[in-house]
Amino acid sequence: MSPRRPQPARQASLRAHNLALVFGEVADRGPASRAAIAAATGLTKASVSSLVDTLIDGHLLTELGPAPQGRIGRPGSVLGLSPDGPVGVGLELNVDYLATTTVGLSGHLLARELIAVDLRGYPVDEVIARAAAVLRRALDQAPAPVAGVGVALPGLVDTDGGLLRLAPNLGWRDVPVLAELRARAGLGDLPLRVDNEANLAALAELWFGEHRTPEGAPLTTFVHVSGEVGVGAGIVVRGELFRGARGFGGEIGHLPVRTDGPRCRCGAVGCLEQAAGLEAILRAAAPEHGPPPDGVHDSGPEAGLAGVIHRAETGQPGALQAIRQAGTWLGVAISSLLNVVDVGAVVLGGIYGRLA
Amino acid sequence: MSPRRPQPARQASLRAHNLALVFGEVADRGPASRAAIAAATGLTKASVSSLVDTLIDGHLLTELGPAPQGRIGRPGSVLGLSPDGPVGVGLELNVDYLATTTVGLSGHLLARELIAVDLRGYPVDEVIARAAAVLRRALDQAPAPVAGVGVALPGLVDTDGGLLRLAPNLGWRDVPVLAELRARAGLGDLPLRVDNEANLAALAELWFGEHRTPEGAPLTTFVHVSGEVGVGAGIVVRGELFRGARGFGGEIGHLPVRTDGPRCRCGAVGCLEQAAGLEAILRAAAPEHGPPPDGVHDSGPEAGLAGVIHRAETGQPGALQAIRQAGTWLGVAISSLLNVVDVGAVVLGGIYGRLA
DNA sequence: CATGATTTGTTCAACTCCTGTACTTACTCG
DNA sequence: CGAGTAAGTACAGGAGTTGAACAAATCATG
Repeated sequence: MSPRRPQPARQASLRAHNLALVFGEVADRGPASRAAIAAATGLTKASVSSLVDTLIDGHLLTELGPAPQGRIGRPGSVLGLSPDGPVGVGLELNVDYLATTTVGLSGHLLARELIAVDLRGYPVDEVIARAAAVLRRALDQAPAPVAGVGVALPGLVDTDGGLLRLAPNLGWRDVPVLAELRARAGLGDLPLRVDNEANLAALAELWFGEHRTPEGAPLTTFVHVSGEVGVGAGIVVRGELFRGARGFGGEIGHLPVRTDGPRCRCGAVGCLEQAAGLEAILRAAAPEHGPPPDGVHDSGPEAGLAGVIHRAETGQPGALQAIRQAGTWLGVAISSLLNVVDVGAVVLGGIYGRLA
Repeated sequence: MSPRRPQPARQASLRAHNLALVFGEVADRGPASRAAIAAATGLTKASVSSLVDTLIDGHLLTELGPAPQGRIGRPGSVLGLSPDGPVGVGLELNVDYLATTTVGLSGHLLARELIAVDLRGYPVDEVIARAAAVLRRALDQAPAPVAGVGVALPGLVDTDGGLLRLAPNLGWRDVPVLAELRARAGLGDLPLRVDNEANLAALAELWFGEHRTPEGAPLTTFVHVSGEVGVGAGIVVRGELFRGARGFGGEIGHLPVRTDGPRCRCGAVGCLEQAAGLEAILRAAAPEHGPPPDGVHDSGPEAGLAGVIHRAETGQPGALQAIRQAGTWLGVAISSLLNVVDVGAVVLGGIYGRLA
C-alpha cells in the first residue's frame, strides 16, 4: 500500500548485493571467468574470488573447467550456472487447467504436470485444495532444494497481501490464495509469491523471450498483451515490471475504446473487452449462431477460436471481418497505452498471438 | 536508453545509503533526536551518532537544542535541517517566461527571479543565452554552496541525454539544453538535470503538495495533470516518478478520446489536446469569434482563458458548455490513464486547476 | 627448448563501516 | 537526595572490500 520504508544498509546487505551482482552477471551474459566478471561488474578480482566461493558453496555457480586457450596468458576457469542448484516451482491456476512447472537455475524445464479441468464449476475451497495437492507433488518430486514458488492467477492480484482480488471468469473475489496454499501444501516459510498471469507472462517474455529489438538486443521495454477471455497487459520498462499502485497496472480490458458499443460487466460503456475480447470475436464472427449459451459449454470458447481461425484461413468473410475489427479496437487501446507508458515494442500473446 | 548496469556496492555506497537514510528521516518526518532516528530507521544508536556527525560536518543537519522535557530520562538533542546548508537552484524555461528559484534544504524559498518574455519569437541560441545569464545570476547570488541545478522545460525531454527532444510550442527540436547551459553558464561539474515540466510539477506535488488521502496521509501515488497549451501528466507511483522508456511517459495530450473529431498536429484523429486543450476550449467557448489568428497575438491564450472563466462565472451558456465539454473529454482520457497505471488520485494543475 | 611476457586467481595486511556492550550524562519521580 | 530511565558516546570486534604482492598457467620468441 504505502511505499515501504527504506531499510538500513548493513554489511550483509552489501554482501548480498554483490553476490546478486556476480550471479546476475553469469545468469544474464553467460559463463565467464572470475577476471571477466570482475571487469564487467567493476568489483576487484579479490572480491569476485570471495563472492564466487560463496556462490559455489551454495550450489549456485559451478566451475565449468578451463577456458578454451587461444590468447596469451593464463586461461581463466569458466564459471556457469550450477545444473544441480536450487530449483523454482511455478503453479498456474487458470480457468480451464491447473499446472506446475519445475525449472533449474537457467530456466530450463525439469518437470511439468498439467491437469486439464474446467474449474468454473467447483467451489473455491475445492479448487485451492486441488491446487495445493498438485503443488505439493511438484515440491516432493523436485530433484534439488526448492528456492521458491510462484503462482500465476487469472485476475486482479494483490501481490503484497497474497490475495486474488477479483477473477471474473472464475467468479472469485478476495480469495487469500497465498495463505491458503501455504497452509494446505505445508510450505513452511518457503518464499511464495502470487501474481497476475499477464504480469508473469510479461516477465517470462523479458527473461526468456526470443523477441529482439531491430538492433538485435533483447527487449527490455515492451508491453505484453495477453488476451484470453479478458484482456490484460504486462508492462515492462527498462527491465522492470511496472505495477500500478496496488499492483493492478495494465488492466487494459476496460480501456474505453469506443464511445458507443455495448455496456460492459464493469458498468462502463465501450470497454476494450467488449470490443475485442474472445467472446466479442466469437460473437462477431458467427452472428448467425447468436451469442453462446451461458454456463459451461463442452466445446469451450477456445475451441470456438480455433473455428474462427480455420474459417478465416479458408477465406470466409465474416470471420476475417471479425478479426480485423477486433484488431482495430485493440490497436486503439494499445496506442492509448503507448502514449501513457511510452514503450517502443508490443508483444502479442494469448489469443492475439494466434490471430496475428 | 538501455537499463543501466547495476553498480558494485562498496563500503562507501553503504555509508552513502545510510547517510541518505538518516537525512531523509529528518527531511521527511521533521526534527528528531538521534535515538528517535535510530528507532525509526533500524540503525543502531552508535551508527546514527556517527552518521549524524558526518551530516553536521557537511552542514546538512544542525543541532536544534535539547528536546522539550516532559518525559523521564535524559532529553534528546533534536536535529533538524541546517538553515545554512547547501541550496538548490531551479530554472524554468517556459513559453512566456524565464525564471529561477533558489531554495534551502527544507524547500523554503530563498530567492526568485521571473522575467516575463514571450520566447516564441527568438532563435534558440538567444533564448539559451538569456537562460544561461539568468541562471548564472542566481548561482552568483546564492547564499551558500549550490548542490545542484534543475531545469524545467516545456516539452518532451530526454533526461539522460539532456536533450529537449520536441517543444511544439517553442518550435524547438533536439536542442542539447543541458550541454549548452553547462557551457554557457560556466557550471563546471555541478550536478545539472533537465526534465519535463509536467514531471517536475508532479514531483513538486509529491514533496511539497498539500493534498492528502481521505485518511489524511500525504499522497504518494497520483497523477498530476498539468494542462497548458498542451496537456501533460506526471505519474507518481509509490513515491516514485514513473517515466516511460525514454522518459516520455505521461504524454496524455495525444490519447485518442474521440473516434471523430479534428485531425491533430501529430497526425492522428481524436487526440485529447484537440478536444480539451487550451485552444480547443477557447475555440468552443467563443465560436462567434472564429478560431484565433495564427502567430503571436498580444492578448495571448492565457488572457483568453481568464475571459472564458469570467464569462462562465457570469453564467454565459457558451463558456459553461465549453468547459463542461472539455471536462468530459479530459475525464475520458484520465479514466484511460487510471486503467493503465492504476493510481487512486488525480491532481489537476495548470489551466484545469483554475477551471475546476 | 628456455626465457620473458601476459593474464588469471589467491593470499594477506589495511581500511572502512556497522554492531553490541558498557559507560557517562542528564533528567524525572518519589 | 537517591533510584530509575533514557540519550548519547567510546571502544572492541566482526564483516566486507581493497590494493598489492605473489604464484600459476599459457603463449610468443629467439
